[in-house]
Amino acid sequence: MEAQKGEANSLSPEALKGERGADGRRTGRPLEGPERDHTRSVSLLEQKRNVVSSSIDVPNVRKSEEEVDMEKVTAAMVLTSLSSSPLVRSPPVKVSECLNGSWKDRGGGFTPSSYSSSGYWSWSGPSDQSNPSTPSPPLSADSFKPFRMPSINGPPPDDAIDEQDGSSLLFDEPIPRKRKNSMKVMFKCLWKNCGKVLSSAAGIQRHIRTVHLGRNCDSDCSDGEEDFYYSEIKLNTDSVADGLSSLSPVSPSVLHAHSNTTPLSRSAPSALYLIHTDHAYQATSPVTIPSTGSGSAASTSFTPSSSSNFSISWQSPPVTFTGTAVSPTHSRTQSFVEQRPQTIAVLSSPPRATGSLSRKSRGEGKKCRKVYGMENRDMWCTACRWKKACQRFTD
DNA sequence: CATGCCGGGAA
DNA sequence: TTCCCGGCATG
Repeated sequence: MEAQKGEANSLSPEALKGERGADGRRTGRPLEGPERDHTRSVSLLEQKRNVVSSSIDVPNVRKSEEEVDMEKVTAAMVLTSLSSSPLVRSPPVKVSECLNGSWKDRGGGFTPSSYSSSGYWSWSGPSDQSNPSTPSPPLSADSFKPFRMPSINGPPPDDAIDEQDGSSLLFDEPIPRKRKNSMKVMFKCLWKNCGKVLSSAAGIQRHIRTVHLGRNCDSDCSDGEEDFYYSEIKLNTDSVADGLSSLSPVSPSVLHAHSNTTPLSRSAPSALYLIHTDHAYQATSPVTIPSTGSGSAASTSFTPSSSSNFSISWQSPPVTFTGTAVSPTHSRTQSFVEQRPQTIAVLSSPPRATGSLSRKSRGEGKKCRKVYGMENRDMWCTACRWKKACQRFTD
């Protein structure tokens, strides 16, 4: 018995490998690498979206309602502001009024057609930021500047913002007026059975405060808690090339797009939903992301509030969100610090967009290979022998 | 480069 | 199913 094993060793693993390798078993592979991942994750995403959204309570009715709602709004926007600023956040009706915000065009530092060679986006929490309400946008201040207010001390009340969103654009606008993409931010109430969509943060906050939180006081008695109960939704009806770049208008979370963005499929008006969420109950919000697990992918479900740091994939380049969020709208939001919001990007209409799921990071422990070495390959667990996840030394 | 292992093909 | 490996991510 033992001897046998020893003998077996005489034909080295290499030899084995060589033999097998030589038979050229492999014929052309249909899909490789990122591509197959795309399709996979897309379907996954969609599945999850469906599942989650249906569990949101009043299944279909509500959902479709919202969708319709959303589409109406979008449509209105598109009509109203053919070339309006992507940052327009006032109600559709008013949109036309704020057309004169200049929007740096895709020249600004974007490479619409070549997506991110380094598509990593991240921001980090207030490490040395003294001001709690500053979202710390280290971002490409030049490439893409949604309506991130420059202010460092207390941004104006949302109402104000709402009224003068054009003003926030008067940064420094060297470029007279260019084509702006049609990006719209809406705010959706995530309260169960609600799902109200409003066009301003203030509005949605007020809504939540009064309707759901039962508070009567004015907007100034906000403690920022409402922030948790709505999601910010970005609709991009344009070619989306700029999609991700303008994350976080007035929401608790801050996102940064780093110059390059990924051109999404050109076909079909794509809608980009950007949703930031937090709080447990939001698990019901129609947002899911493929989380770390990959192989057994389907099993992974998004667990809110469990992590403040995750990465999701967007087309090929992985998009990494990290960090802490601070509420730009409220200077005092301690409650925030503890519960980090999670910002999630969900792609909806473009049929195929998203990237590979993030791969499980390599296990730390020793594995058969390390323990037994190549020479004793036959002592490996089968999984290791098959180049699967080790079953003997699991992490 | 070595390692871990996913995704998928072949038997 | 079982066995195997290309290829990629990660360290």
